[in-house]
Amino acid sequence: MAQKNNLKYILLGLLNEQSLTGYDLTKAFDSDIGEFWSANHSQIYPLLKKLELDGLIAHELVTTGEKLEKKLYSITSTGVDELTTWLHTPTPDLNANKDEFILKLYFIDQKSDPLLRPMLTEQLTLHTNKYLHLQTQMKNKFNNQMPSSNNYGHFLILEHAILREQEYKNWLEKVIDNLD
Amino acid sequence: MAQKNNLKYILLGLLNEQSLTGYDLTKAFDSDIGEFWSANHSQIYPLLKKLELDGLIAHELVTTGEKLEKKLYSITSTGVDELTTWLHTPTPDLNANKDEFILKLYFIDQKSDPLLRPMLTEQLTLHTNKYLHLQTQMKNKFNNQMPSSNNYGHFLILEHAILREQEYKNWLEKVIDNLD
DNA sequence: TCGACCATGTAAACTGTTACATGATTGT
DNA sequence: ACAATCATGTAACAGTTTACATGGTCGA
Repeated sequence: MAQKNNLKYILLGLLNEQSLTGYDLTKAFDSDIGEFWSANHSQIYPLLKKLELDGLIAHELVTTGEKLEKKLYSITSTGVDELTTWLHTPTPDLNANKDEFILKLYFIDQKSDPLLRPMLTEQLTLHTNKYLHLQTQMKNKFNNQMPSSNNYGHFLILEHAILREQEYKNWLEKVIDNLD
Repeated sequence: MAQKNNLKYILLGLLNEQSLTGYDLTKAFDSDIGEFWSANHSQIYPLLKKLELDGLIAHELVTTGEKLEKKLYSITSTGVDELTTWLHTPTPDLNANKDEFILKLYFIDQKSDPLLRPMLTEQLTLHTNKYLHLQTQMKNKFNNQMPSSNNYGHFLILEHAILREQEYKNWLEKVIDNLD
C-alpha cells in the first residue's frame, strides 16, 4: 500500500540506535521489527541512497576479509531531527489491517460450509505458532519482565503482539468449538 | 503493498451476492468490508473494466432519470469459478499488519519519555471510537446474535474485530495506568 | 570444496493513493 | 437555486514485491 514513507523512519530509527549496513537493516525485518512491518532489500538499498543524498544518513566503507566492502550507515544530526519530528507527529488514522483470511471468511455465508473448518484450523495453527514465537522472543529479550530502563517501547509492542495473538487464538478456538 | 490481487476477489465476492455498480462497490468500503480492506474508486473502476475483459463479470447499462447511465455489473459463471477457487486456496501467510503508531512506539526507549502519554491517549481515543462503532454495527446488523442463516462469516469477522479492539483498548489503558 | 550466509545492487510489474475532471439527480 | 450525493473516469505519483544479477566470506 502506498503509505507515508514509514520505511524511511524505520531506517532512521534503527540507525539512531547504532550504525548498520543495508544487509543488517534488511535482517532486522526478519525478527524484531518484522512483527510490525515488512520490507525487502530491493526497497531498502535504494532508499538508503536517497536518504544519504538528502543528508539524513552517511556511510563509511568497511572491508571484511580480503575485499568485501560493506557500507556502514550512520544517522546525521539532520536525520535525528527528522526522526524526532516524526515521533512528535500525531498518528490520527487507523488503517484497516488487511488480513486475507478475514477477507475469505467474509464471503462464507453458511455456518455449514465445509470449507469453514479447514480454514479455521489452518489459521489456528498459524496463530498458535506466531503466539509461541512471540512468547519466546519475550523470554529471550526481556525475560518476561518489564525493562527497568531502555527498550520500553519494544517491550510494550511485544506485549501487545502477544495479547493480540492470544485473542486471535481464543476467538478461532471458540468458533471451531461452536461448529459442531 | 503489492498483494495478490485481493481486491479482485473482493469485487467478485460482492458481485456474487448481488449485481452492483462501481459506485456501490466503492461505497461498500465505507462500511462493511471497510473494516478489513480499503480501496478507492480510482482503483475500482479500472479493475472492473479489466475483470470484464477477462470475462469474470459483465455489465448492463441502467438509466436513472433522464440520461444518467450506470453500469450494473454482475458476475459470470467464470467469475464464480475463480471466486470459488480463491476461497478454496489455503492462506498460509500471516502478513505483518502495518500500524504506524506501533512503529513509533518501538522507537520510544524510556518509560519516562514525555511523548509516551499523549501518544497512548491519542490511540486510546481512536480505538475506543472504533470499538463503539463496531458495537453499533453488530447491533444494527445482527442484533448481537449469531445469525441462524446467512452472513455467518460476516458475523464472525465483526465479532473478531470487536474482540481485537477490546484487547487494544485494554492494553492501552493498562499501559497508561502503569505510567504513574 | 562446497554450502550457507554475507553483501549489494537493478528492473519490471503490480498495488495503492491523491489529484484532476466531468456531469446528473434528488431533496430542500 | 443550491447542496449533497450519485456516477464514472484518467493521470501522476508513491510504495511494494518478485525476479534478475553478481560476487565475497566462513566454517565444516
